[in-house]
This record gives sequence, structure tokens and C-alpha cells, in this order.
Amino acid sequence: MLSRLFSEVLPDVQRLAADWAEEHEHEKAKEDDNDTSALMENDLDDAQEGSSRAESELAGDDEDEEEEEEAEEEDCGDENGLGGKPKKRGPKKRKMTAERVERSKVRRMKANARERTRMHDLNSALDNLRKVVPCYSKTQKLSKIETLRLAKNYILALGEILRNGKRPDVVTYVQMLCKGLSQPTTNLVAGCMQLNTRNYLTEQCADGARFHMAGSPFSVPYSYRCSRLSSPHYQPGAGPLSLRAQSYSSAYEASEYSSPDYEAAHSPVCSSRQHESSDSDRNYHYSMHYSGLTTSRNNISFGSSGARNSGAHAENIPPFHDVHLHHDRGAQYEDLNAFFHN
DNA sequence: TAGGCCATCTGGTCCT
DNA sequence: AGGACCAGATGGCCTA
Repeated sequence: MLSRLFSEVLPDVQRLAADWAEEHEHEKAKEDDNDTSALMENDLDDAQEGSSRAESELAGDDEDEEEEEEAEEEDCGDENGLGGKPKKRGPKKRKMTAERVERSKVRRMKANARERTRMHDLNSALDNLRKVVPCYSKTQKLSKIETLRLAKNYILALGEILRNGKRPDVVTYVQMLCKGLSQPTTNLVAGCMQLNTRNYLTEQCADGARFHMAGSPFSVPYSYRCSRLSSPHYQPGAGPLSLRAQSYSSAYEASEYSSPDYEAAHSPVCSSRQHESSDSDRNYHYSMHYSGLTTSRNNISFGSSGARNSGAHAENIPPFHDVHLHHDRGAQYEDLNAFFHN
């Protein structure tokens, strides 16, 4: 089981790493071109704008330094330093000549450009991290801090699975993923997981409810449990983890599993500045299509191999620009779902 | 309008 | 001296 998980996931990870390296090189080359020209121009503009201020400050430094040097000389004269300020250590500051001022400005501009590049690299790395944690969306990105938190939880969850050698229940898994996340992100992650597990459960229930947890299908302490499958009194929007369920309607109702007891509703906790809800809507739509194409009554293929082998989904996915990447991502973290189900 | 998030600038520190 | 890294400050944008 574990070896299968590794054999399926590792090629994807390696491919991602290779893609990233290639992309990174490309970005790097581009940035070298752009940053050093456009950004330096930008810096020059800024520098010209702030030059008067800087020069005045530096001029002020000049005077200060002369005073400091005089003071230091006085300190030297007062070796015992009784009552005087402690003598400054380290190299003495040199006077800021016009040439030194100019050099300092150039150095500062170059440092700014480097800092920008560094932050861009950091952001690129964060983008790549977003792609390998659950619930990736190209259009509605997780914030930096949420990405890091989710990545940490994801790693811990995977480690826990590997250590125990057995699948946790879905609720535990979602709880591990969502630990410390903001409410909107929690909803997003829970929503993604719910869909994946929902598909599985739906299949299982259709097959005669082979998979059951105590009570409702999930025994979910939150309200994100599968209402279609369990409670006819489900009220979307109620509870701390209520999901934006509207998205289920169009893509889902067309399916054979649509249920009349489901009323689309917006949960207030799911709306965020990042439009995560609307984005998750897309994810939901997409996930449904994806799952519908890669599952069958008797053969559920959640894993990446299944997705690759299915071959059909690529032509049938909805026209969202971020869908393809989500496909890739879905294939990856659905490997984990495959782990749940094998 | 407040708060969250982000990009950028900047000065300090450490290292080579 | 210069580069990498870091953290604080600042202003812009967006959303509730």
C-alpha cells in the first residue's frame, strides 16, 4: 500500500520539481532582463524623486559625522572617560563625499532590485507550494500565511498516515489539514475534501453502503457532512464549517445523484476577500466533473494513475483557466484519497 | 472606514 | 565591499 502510494505520488512530485526548475530558470532569465532594465529605471525614478531628501539626509549625516569625529577626538583625549559617553568602537565613519553619496545611492538601488528579485523568487516558491497543497486554485490564491499553514498541516497529515500505515478517517484528516487555518480556508479545504469523499461515498452507498462510519456516513462533527447522503434536514449555512453548496447544484444536479432535499445557499463564513467561495465553487464544479469522469459504478479511480489513464477528462473539463492545474493537483492529492480507499 | 494582505523600500546584521 | 537575509515602515488595494 505504502509503496504503491510512493510509486504513484513520487513521479508526480519529481515531475513538478522538474517543471518548477524549468519554470524557475525561465523566470530567472526573464527577471534578469526585466528587472535590471525596467526596475532599475524605476529605481532611478524613485531615486531622483527621493534624491533631494536623501541628499539632505546625507548632508545632515555629514555634519553629524564631523561632530561625531570631533566628539571622538575629545573622547580620546579623555581616556579615563569619567562622566563621558562610552567610546564608540568599530571603524570610524568616513565623510560622505559627493562620490560616496552617489555610490551609496547606486548601491541602494542595486540592493532594492535584488530585494525585489528575492521576494519574487520567494513568491514563486509560494506559488509552487500552493500547487502542491490541497485546494489549489490559480485564480483565487490562498494567502501566504494560509499557504504555509496548510502546507505544514498537509505534511504532518501525510507523515501521520505514513507512520501509522493506515488511513485516518476523513474527518480526522480534514481536521488535521485545517488546524489553525482561517475560517474561509477551512471551509475551502473541507469543501474540497468533502467533494472527494462525497464522490467516493456516493459510489459506495450506491453499491450498498459498504463504507460506513458511525452515525452519519462521516460522523462529521461539523456541518460539512454529506447532506445528500445522510440528513434530509441539512441546512446549508448552519454551523461553523458550513460550506458554500450552491456550486453543487448545476454540475451536480445534472448527475444521477442529485437530490431534491438539497437547497443551495451561501454561507457567510465562506465569503472572503479572496473570493474563496466563488473559487471553491469552481473547484466543486470541476471536482464533480473530474470525479464523474474518473469513476464508475464498479471501478473508482481516484489516483493520479487513474486520472491519467482515464484520458477522457481533459477534453470534457469546464472552461476554467485554472482547471487544468487543479486537475493536476487533484490527481495528486487524490492519491491520498486513493490511499483512503484502498 | 477598519482590517487584512501585499509589494516595496530601507537599514541593520552576518558572511564571504 | 558587496551580497543575502531579515524585519520594520509605508502605502495601495480590496472587502466587509
